[in-house]
Amino acid sequence: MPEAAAPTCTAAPDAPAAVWRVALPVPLPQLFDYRPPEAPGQGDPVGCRVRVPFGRGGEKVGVVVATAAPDEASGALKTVSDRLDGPPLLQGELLASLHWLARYTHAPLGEVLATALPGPLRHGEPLPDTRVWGWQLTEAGRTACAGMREGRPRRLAHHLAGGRIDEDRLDQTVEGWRSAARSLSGRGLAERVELPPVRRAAEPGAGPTPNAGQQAAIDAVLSSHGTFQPLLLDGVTGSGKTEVYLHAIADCLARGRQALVLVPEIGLTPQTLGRFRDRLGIPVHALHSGLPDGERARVWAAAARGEARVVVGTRSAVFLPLPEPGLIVVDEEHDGSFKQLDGIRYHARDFALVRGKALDVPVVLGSATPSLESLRNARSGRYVHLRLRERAGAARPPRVRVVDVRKRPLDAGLSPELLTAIERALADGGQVLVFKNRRGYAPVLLCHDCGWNAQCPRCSTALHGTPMTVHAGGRRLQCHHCGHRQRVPDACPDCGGLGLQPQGAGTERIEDALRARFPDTRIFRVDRGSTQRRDAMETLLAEFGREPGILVGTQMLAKGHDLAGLTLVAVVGIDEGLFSADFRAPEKLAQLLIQVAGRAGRADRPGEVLLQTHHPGHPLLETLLGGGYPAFAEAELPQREAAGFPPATHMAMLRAEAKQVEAAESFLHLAREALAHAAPRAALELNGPLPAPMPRRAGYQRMQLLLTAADRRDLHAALDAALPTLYASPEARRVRWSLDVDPVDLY
DNA sequence: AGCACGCCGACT
DNA sequence: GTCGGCGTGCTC
Repeated sequence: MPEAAAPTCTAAPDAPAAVWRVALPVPLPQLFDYRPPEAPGQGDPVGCRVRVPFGRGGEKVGVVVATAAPDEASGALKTVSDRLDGPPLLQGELLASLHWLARYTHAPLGEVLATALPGPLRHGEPLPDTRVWGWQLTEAGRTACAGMREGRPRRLAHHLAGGRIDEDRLDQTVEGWRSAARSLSGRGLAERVELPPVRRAAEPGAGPTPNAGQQAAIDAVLSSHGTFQPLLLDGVTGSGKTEVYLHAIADCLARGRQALVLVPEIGLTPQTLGRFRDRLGIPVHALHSGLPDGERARVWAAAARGEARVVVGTRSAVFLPLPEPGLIVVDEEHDGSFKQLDGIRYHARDFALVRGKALDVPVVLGSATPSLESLRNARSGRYVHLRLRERAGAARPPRVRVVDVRKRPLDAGLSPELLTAIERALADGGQVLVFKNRRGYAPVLLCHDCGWNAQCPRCSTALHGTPMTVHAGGRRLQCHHCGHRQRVPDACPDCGGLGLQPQGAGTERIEDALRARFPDTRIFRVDRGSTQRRDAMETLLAEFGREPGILVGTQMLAKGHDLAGLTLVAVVGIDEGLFSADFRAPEKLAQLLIQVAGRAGRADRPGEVLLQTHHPGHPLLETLLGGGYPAFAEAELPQREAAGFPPATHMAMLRAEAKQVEAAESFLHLAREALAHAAPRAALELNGPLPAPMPRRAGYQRMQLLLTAADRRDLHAALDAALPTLYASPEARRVRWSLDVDPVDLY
């Protein structure tokens, strides 16, 4: 990974600079020069947000990234309307790392900076107040406490009887406390008080004693404090990686430093946060996409002020300022949700490493199924490779069995053997997870008379179809790509026949079949359709509890969440993944299978995993079953190298879409020319322009050009040289285009 | 990306 | 006679 370099700053030390160079959130590869405002404010403006006139009558908020002498500026300059920050909002390491990110993604700096800031700050609002408030009983409240009427105010009063409690804590412990507090304070029984920020643990909770492997890992992390050191914590499910994080974070706190923990999108559950809070004995700030804008800005400000000592957050938390950095953890580092798929296409794990390097702190990458990228770095010695081989506590690994379903009768894709196993598990008082990575009722609607199948009118062309998925128990068709919905026709639109049949099975259809087969069993379905609401998943899993029952779900269930009652995990429909065109498909499938299998079993009895497949002899399955994920990785890495795929090579994807294919195509042709011209002979392989895997989507024609280079520097040099041509070209105006460095999805 | 200017169709 | 289609040009 290239070095993070300091931003270019040409400020004259004495004379106030005549020009401020501003990065604005516009898709243009340049800075904009302005004259300083009437009131230029105190100190260097670099890193401060400014409000500037832009275009005709418009205003924008940008960030000053350099100052310059007037002769370096171009044309007549407008004047900054307002300086919005006294001390710079972005500075030091964070600003320098964001400069690096702009160069690495070849994105305009202004857009990168805008992506790094929470909405309110991006739009120019002041850094919010981060004072911590709590509630305490008044003298009168303490006296009245005992004799209060039953109800919420009384419950709150009793909580507060032990001393004042911060609002964050009340959110977690006392339901409806806000109205209760209003009621109490109205009667003069309780009052709101400001609390001093907590920098050190009051009373850290005790955890289990680390086993030998965990202790070795903890020691390795602790001994790298104060230096940049990536550590790959490679530990099987249940081996207690979180314990290692907790010890490392506790040590980091004890040294008076901040810790940042990145988790996948679905990994930030209340249980996870609760565990961190209980064990660390200090407020833990959470940052995720579900948080209101104001709250995200508050967490950002708390981190910037050094008040937030531990932050657990998803992808965008990698942009938090860390004035007193001590440790960065990336949990489930292989998870796809660390990569942003639109706008600035950054990878939070990779950027965390860049920041760790610039901050001189260790970066712990944890996973039971590490990405091949990270494994390769561990092998080459760039990362310290820490292995946790044993399951912590008494937990035992699950038994895995492959069920060959060739020529077996299937009911909604479920074989008799599988149904029998489910029946047995339920009879034993166990819980069952049926995993199918496809939501909806059925993936395809087929006419048995003429072969017609339902395709999306907005995404399909004559040459390339996109099947519509059958939903709502077989009554509705839906396109998973553009969201288009329509009713299932009564008769085939082509032949008029009545032979329309749903083909294949999604979670909905499996649920129906299981209900018919096990009418007296509780059956819950968990997928994006059934858990749209924010905490629907929590509620549903809480209701599932520990009683016998069946969960039917997609990969949302592969990790996170407490499912300790599962005794049987049945995996159906993995065969598509065995033969995908995507070079990453085997890795994703292996990770998914290991993660799902890891859900089975609990301390008192080992779980069972059934893999139902038409290809019991497939090398991926045999390797995985024989030697687990390490064996898979061992076999897969050389294949990637031989085929010239990442991590052995480096890729970038240039995508373009337009109403007319020709526009997208001619833009990418131009790009190909420019790139070929810029790169040394044979240093860059160009594939395309080719139709995108989903060539028509929501009325747009999509094309792509894939760039592959053995040496990352060649890739970047070619892009640096070619992009100005692209920005300046009239072709670019006629398409929507984007560049994705290190793309995850090629197909 | 926004936003304006600028020339050609179906509406009061 | 106008409202409005999106082509193209610019943003310090």
